[in-house]
Amino acid sequence: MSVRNGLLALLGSGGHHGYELKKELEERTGALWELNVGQVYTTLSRLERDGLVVEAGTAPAGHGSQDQRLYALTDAGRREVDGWFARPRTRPAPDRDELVIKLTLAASLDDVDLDGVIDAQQVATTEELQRYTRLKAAADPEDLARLFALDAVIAQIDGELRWLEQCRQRHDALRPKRSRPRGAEKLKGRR
Amino acid sequence: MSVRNGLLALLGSGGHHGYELKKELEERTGALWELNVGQVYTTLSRLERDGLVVEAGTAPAGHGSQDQRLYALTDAGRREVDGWFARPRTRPAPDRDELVIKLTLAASLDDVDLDGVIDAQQVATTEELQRYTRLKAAADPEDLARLFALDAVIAQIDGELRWLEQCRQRHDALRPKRSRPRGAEKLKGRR
DNA sequence: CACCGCATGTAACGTGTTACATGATTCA
DNA sequence: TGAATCATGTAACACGTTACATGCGGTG
Repeated sequence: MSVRNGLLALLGSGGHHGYELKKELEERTGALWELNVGQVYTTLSRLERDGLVVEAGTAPAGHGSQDQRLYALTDAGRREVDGWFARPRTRPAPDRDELVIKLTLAASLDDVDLDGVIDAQQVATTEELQRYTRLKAAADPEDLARLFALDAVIAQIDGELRWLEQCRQRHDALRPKRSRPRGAEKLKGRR
Repeated sequence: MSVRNGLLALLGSGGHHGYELKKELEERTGALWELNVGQVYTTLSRLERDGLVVEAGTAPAGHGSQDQRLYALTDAGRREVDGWFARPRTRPAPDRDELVIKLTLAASLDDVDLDGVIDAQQVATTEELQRYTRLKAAADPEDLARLFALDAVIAQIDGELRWLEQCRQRHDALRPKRSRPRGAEKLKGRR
């Protein structure tokens, strides 16, 4: 839904063509991910099919190749965009988050080493945090979109780390006392 | 990928049939979402097609209806499960998060009221936080899966709230000074 | 000449999701 | 009798994603 809504929102401000939409969407959302151009065209045709968008003439390409095919919002499309911005995003169902599924299953299956899974994930997540923190430090302080996006990723990662720690503690707390390894760090780290 | 991997993980511990897998997956991941049974069967057939799972006989149904069709992991399936638990979940590409896209676009489009969007989202997100906090308070303290899952949702929501606040502040900071409403609190809080 | 950027699109496939159809048993 | 539970499955579609094909014009 995200790409779809993003394109609709961009089309809200004047005529655009596919190739441009790709660039705009990437830049205006912080340039953290690359959008496959093909998807723009597929999505545009789906939007057209659904009556949210119409072709509104063509324009000669600036310096090369084919004419640009311009698209514009229909009334229904305009309503859709307005609604999207007006309505808050409600967590549809507590996300079928892959990590949550993985950890909860690891906790409930006998033959899976929950501590190992948590360890591995903490290492990986910590690395990600560092990566994005560096990106944020290097970001143009005027580029609001990029800062928003990086803040979001960092907040998510941060939450993930706190959650992982919480899981470890809950798990420790429920572990039968006789096998609680107090200071037995030597046993950890295999997998 | 989540349902697929979840089913594989469950199949790692002995024979199961479709209907049971649905129940197990829901319960063992905290029962926060409901899985459409149909999806279990579709996914199972896809897993079979991919050689990760085979049918391993049938069993008479406990008290009703058709025989249960039991499924088991193949060697390849076993490898897949092990790999899934061993490999940390790497953030594929900084999520095409709908909310991030919405806010960054709202920030870059002239005819969208960024403050309004943030306001609305903060209200909605705060309500969600309360909802899940209540659920957590009511949860069985023995039900590790449910606690894990609820902690995760709450951590995500928490991060979202902090992020929203950050966005508001960044936006305020960049707003041209003449229109910065200083102490004009009376204007806030509507909607 | 080869490559890159601009520009359009199609084909094919993946997972997720809903709606629907079927049928037997148990229980109120 | 009717409803709920157990049990299996199909059809159809949504969106996202990649890989591929095509073609022009400018640059090194």
